[in-house]
Amino acid sequence: MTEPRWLDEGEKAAWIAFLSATNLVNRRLEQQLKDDAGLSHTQYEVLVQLNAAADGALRMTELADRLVTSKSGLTYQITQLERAGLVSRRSCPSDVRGVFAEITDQGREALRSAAPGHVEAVRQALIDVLTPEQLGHIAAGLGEVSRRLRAEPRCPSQAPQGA
Amino acid sequence: MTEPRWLDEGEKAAWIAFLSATNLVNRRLEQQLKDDAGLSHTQYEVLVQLNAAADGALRMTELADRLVTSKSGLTYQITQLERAGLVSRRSCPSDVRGVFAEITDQGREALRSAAPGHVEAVRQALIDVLTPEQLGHIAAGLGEVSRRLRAEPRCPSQAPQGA
DNA sequence: ACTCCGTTGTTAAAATTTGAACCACCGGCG
DNA sequence: CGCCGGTGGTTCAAATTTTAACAACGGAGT
Repeated sequence: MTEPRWLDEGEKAAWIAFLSATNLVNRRLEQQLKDDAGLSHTQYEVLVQLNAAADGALRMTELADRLVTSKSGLTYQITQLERAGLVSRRSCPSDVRGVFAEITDQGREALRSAAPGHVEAVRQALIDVLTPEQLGHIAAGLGEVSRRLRAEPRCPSQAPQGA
Repeated sequence: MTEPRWLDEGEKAAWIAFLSATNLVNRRLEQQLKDDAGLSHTQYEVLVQLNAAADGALRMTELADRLVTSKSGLTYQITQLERAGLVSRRSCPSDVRGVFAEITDQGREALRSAAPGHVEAVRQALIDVLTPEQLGHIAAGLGEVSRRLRAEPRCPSQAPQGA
């Protein structure tokens, strides 16, 4: 066990900025959505995904993957949204176990109504703070980060042994 | 009420990458710390902050601000850490209401023992995925985002009227 | 058709977070 | 001194997330 590779100054700065910014942005958006639309950020994202989906519906597992949330967590949130009339459950014809979450007209309406305020908040918190170049760098960098983490569920060291 | 300024393709890509990456990274680190050190990410950060502080101690409110967490949330976590013997509470001499959270020797030891695995995970999830240039761009961009959000608790539109 | 393993979604219980309500106290002012 | 608005932490209940079972099912191999 050799000495770990600690972060140098630049790396530490990036890490701290990342931690701090993500927490602050999340907190801000959560607040804005709750105050202005009565939705949690998770719930909002559910509506976004369903609204964009082909039939306004997605399988539970697929949806959970997209939202980066646990299946049980999704079950809970879908139940809440269903109770609010924004989403409904439908069983899958080809697989008895399967369940589709489907956005309702009321759900689409809620989304339409919440979207402008949300987008504005996203701009204020993140987008409009950065230059287009910075935005591009972040999209590229964090896009790569996402891609890798999605590909590799958990591996101690998958790096190909050099040479 | 004019038509909201929706996100263009590039902005949307950046936003999605941001959302996705932050969720995935957080999830990964949470898991790693829990598995390898029995700490939540929040608890780990508490130890980091206290360890770095002058006397190994910080006021509750100061700590809550640094961690971007609520005061009641911190009260809970400090209680947990205290129960585990990693932190202790000490009252403030100059202000009867005040409470210091102070890291114990055992806490420092726990941190020392958890740090290498954590740093390695941070590298795998974020740092080593990016080039030094990308890291620099992210540090600059997200640093600015943090700075602004910390400065402006909540303002509909604080932008100075042009001219 | 039957067995076995992996999947799908839900459930239950525990852990954590949130938000409001609270108490006690600080500090400035009359 | 005594009052007042604001601060620092905690407490409580409600909401949400996590984790580990669970029950039922799909699908491939035999």
